[in-house]
Amino acid sequence: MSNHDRHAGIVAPRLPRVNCFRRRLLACHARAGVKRNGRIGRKMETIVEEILTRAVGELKRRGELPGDFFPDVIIERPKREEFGDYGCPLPLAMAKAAHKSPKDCGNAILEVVDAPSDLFDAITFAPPGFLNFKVNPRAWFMKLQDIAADPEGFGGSGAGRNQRVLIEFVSANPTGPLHVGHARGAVLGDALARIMSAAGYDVDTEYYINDVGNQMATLGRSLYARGRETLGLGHGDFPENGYLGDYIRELAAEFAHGEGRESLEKDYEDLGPVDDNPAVGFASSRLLELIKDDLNALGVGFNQWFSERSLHDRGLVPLAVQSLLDSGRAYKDASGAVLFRMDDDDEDDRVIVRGNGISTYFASDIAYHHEKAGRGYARLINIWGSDHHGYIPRVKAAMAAMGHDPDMLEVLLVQMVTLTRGGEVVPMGKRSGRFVTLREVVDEVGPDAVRFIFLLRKADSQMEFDLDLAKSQSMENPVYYVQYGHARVASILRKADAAGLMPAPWSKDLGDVLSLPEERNMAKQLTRLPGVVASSAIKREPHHLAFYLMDLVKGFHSYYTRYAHTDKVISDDAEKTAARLFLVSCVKAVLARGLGMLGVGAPDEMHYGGDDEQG
RNA sequence: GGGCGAUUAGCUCAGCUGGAUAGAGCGUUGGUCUCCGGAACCAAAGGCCGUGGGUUCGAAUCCCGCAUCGCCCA
Repeated sequence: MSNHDRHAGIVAPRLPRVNCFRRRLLACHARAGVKRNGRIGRKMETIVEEILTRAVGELKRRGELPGDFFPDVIIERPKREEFGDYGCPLPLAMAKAAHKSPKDCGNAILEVVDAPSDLFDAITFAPPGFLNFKVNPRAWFMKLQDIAADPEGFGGSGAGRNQRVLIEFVSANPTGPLHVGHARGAVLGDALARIMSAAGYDVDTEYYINDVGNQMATLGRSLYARGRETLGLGHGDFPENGYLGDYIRELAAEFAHGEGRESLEKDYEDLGPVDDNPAVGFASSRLLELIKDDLNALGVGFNQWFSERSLHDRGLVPLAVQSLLDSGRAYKDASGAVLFRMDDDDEDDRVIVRGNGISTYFASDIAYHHEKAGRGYARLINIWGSDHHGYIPRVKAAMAAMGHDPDMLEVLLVQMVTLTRGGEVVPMGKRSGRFVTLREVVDEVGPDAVRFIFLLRKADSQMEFDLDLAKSQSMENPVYYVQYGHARVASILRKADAAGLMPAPWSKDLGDVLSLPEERNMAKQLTRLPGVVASSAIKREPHHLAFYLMDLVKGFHSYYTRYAHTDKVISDDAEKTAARLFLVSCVKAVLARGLGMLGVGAPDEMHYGGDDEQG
């Protein structure tokens, strides 16, 4: 399976026919300068902002406000429903400048404010100093036209302005299987790629393979030693820091009974240099395959795999070192080692080439980041485990030294996952060989659940992952709640279809037919998707999307149950039935879109059963 | 010793470019099924937002100290 497939549903429709609405929307954003504030895609907010900005201008013209007063017009969604749909603490912000109480400020704005009455039902002042906007419910239904026009592309936006971005993640050394910690980074990177693609970034994903150096040598020796044990050729060859896991034994057995037999009968020293050593080559390529399989099981793919060795083969590492020496950013010390000069007093200079002439991983990283920057990306996003955070200043300094803007490199840190089983912490350690693999977790819990659990949390926060809880109480797993909503709508649509009923096409009068508060609320929620996606992309925080989906589906479940006896979607009222079928099909489309951006499946049917049916 | 991050309901976590009565899920308690899929819904209980100061009209949010935990570096 090609690694390009993953983006197929996202990248392909990246340039859909731009409809009139979107063009206006973009123009609107450009005018309001919302790119700066990260509010792209939220048209209503923009309108409110403009209305208030105009009102401030009018007050200045009348001399009620000083001309040099430029407040931040912050539009927020009030926590309490009765306050309306949008709120702004502008009166609080301008009270001082106007030498008036917030209440008088609010009233002054209300006097001059000019808002289209087809969009807003009411604008009111509320203490201590808020202006609240109540949107005409019909306006939400108007906006559902976007979903109807492009159900599979809805949620996208131009927020990313086609900026080329490279997201590099996982990049685990091919010295063993991936563990749960890698899973978190993998899920984050993959979801971020999907979300940013939808939000109008031009995204590539890349896995950097550390296939050079000491770790490779140790890996080869470990395999060699285990292989000889398998063949009864000898013991005691196992390297001091060798890889202890059972996977090495399994690989070694395979090697010993296959292509490796002859090699194992030789002395290790006769197998050749690390770069050309059959034991190293076998182990690393098999482990890389294993890693790809595991990622695949989690639904994670990359469209680029970048080998560290290829940097060396192309001579890019010595080239980078020389360039740093030439520019004076690196120097040779007495032992002949080359050190990278850190300007920061708190940071020691770092060795990039040892006295024996062998370059360090840092040298490779310098060359690698230089190479990446040279590929024309506007942003390089790296996802690292938080234990590497101390590495950030070094790499940024190296970027700057190589002539790049260090700010083009964004490092997202993923906190460690503490794995527990029945409340007990599972000890982890790669070298010790005792760790729970990514594969194990995926097999136990399922890829959708693993992904959603990770994506419900901000990446940079420590989290606990209880395996027993995740699998044995999978009924309580939030992912099923969202998926169930999708399946539920699918079921309604199936039933309707069997009865020959079709969803209504979009029309501007839907808001007149659908007047239940839950229906209006759903329509409102549905229109939020593009804004949520854009803001998740800009903040690089997919969890906002996961929370949004939980919110949306909750509204649907609530609606469904509340009216199960009185106002069902499918009823004798043909007009309402058609309109409601349209509305729930929009719910389905948005759920599918949102889940798709998280890399989580949106099934039309749920598979009942599992662990919970026993007994 | 230096640095980074964290500390919010019983548990797991949102909220943090300062704003209205601090939210969700799970768990707990009590309700709702002749239902388009009950993996659902409704309601209730549950908080000194670690702690002490500061900034101001206003602080979970910003600043400083302290405590505890995790990680990195020496």
